Amino acid sequence: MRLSRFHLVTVKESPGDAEIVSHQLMLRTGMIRKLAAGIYTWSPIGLRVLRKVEQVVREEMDRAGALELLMPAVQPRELWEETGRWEKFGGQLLKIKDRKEADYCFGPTHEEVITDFARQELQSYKQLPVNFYQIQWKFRDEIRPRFGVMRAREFLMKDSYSFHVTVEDMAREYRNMYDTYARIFTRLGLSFRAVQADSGAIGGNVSHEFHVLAESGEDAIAFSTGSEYAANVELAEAVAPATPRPAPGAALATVDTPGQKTIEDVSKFLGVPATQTVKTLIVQGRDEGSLVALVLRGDHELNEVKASKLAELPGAATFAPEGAIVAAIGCTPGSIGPAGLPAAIPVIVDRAAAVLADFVAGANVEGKHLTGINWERDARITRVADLRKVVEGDASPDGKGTLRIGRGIEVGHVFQLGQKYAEAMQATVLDETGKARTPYMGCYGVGVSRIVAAAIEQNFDGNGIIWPEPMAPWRIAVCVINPKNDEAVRKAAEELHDELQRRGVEVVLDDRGLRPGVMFADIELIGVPHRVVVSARGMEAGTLEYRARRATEAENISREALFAKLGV
RNA sequence: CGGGGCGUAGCUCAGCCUGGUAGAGCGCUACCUUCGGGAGGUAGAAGUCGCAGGUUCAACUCCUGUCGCCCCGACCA
Repeated sequence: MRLSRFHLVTVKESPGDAEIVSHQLMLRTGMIRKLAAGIYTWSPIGLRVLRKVEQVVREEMDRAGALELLMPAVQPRELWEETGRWEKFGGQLLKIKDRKEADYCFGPTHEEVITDFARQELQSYKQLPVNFYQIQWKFRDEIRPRFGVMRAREFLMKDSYSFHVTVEDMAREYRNMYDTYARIFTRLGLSFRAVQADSGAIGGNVSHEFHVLAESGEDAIAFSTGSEYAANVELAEAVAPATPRPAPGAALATVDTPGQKTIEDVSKFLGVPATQTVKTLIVQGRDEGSLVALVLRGDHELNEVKASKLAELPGAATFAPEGAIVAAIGCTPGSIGPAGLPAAIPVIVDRAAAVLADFVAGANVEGKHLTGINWERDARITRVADLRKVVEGDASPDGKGTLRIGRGIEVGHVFQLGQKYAEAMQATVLDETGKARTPYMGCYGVGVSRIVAAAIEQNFDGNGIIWPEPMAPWRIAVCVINPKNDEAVRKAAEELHDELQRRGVEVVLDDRGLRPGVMFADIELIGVPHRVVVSARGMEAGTLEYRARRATEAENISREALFAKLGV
């Protein structure tokens, strides 16, 4: 490729509304241009990168035995009525009408269409298992699209759907896809983690998300230093402390703590570490007007997802209004503690708080706290539960290593769907006894366009993008110094470009004749992994100047050494 | 959906408070000089100031409405 014939438009300044580095760099390199909120044009250079990702995904899916097909982007309402999702999908579903006023939507996902395809195509168990995939543009009318193609409304996705006679076979394919995804992200040169995800409304089903690790990630994930364990922070289990609760050593005593409301205030005032205190949160119980006390160690935070799943709560953790607390307990939230709570209030204690002895908490009297509190002796425990958010340094739930908290960008999701869609849409196959059976399904998604942004978040420096080689628009750039004034140099560069191309290297020749500084800045900005400079100076010495994108210094090498570096 | 902000040249922005008929830098075009890390000069093209009303002798500027975009939150997964 000759850059003089390519459309490359770069800019020095990035638009003020681009917040994260991938968005800024994709705009500065001209990879994408916004048409409307969350809707982008992919320019020739952007598309080159997108196609690279797409190709890796396609190769690995093919290798895993999946079959590519292509489903319509526009889907009729009737299909969505069958699964109830025309209404349930909510505002993310972009609904459109045709000239006859008939309802359609622009596909945000394709469970309905594939299940419709399956019920027509699949008649016999002999056709199973089968895994269909497509790489296609989806549209989800996000409430707040942001960060460029990271969270766009229109985005390129690889989605696949597998069909199985048995649950066991569904699980086998799930594992196959899990491994395939790991291969895809490894090949793309990304640092990632497979993370346990919420099984959601369909209980018991298994689900994993694949996250690219990056500071700017929208999801917090907890992962073990000593094993493969990783989970969404909301789901990560905080295991019970290994050490048992010590025996009581101190007598219960009341102390005046005027105006000391927060744990920080109280621990500073009394000179007691926050880890020796507990906080008591009063939330609304399942029955109208009832209250429940949730007790956590002073330095821990409530995990609302875990709390909302407690049987004593109405399905959500909602703090009780102050008035109700004063009426039931006799003091405001700053002075509440587990000792001496009314018998009607269940006391659910977090695992870490339950092993404390001689601890400090509110006295349930305004402006007073108790010291030397001990469970059973001074305060009742209705039951112990996992209530808190995990923190850095917690033991990993699988017993290996400790947890670290990081941020991730979700680029893949694998899910065992079970029979939900096949049942709703009456898809069946005949088994070996001639009986109709409802197949089990799995579904698996990869955010192809999001991967491009995620890769940049993980690979950039002050000069621009540093593409992992498999995603780079070109593998090497041949830069010519002063091609206009020096015919011999220009010819030599073209010859080198042609030779690299003959050897199967994706090469771009920067023959635009720009000043060297501008040319180098552009080539670095667009993240080409290798660069070689052809100049009069080099020709005299009989060497080429080579520099890897991540290197700080260039080196003078022979033509053969260059080919060796590229492995050609 | 609630709160906040912004729409002025291809891009980044100033001008608006205090009304008098539009500017800078970058980019773009031509020419000259320059030519190994975002060169210098000369000349030039380019904006119905998001849109629609209103106030006024006069509106980019003030008022009302509207559309678009961005941020925070809630919502959704």
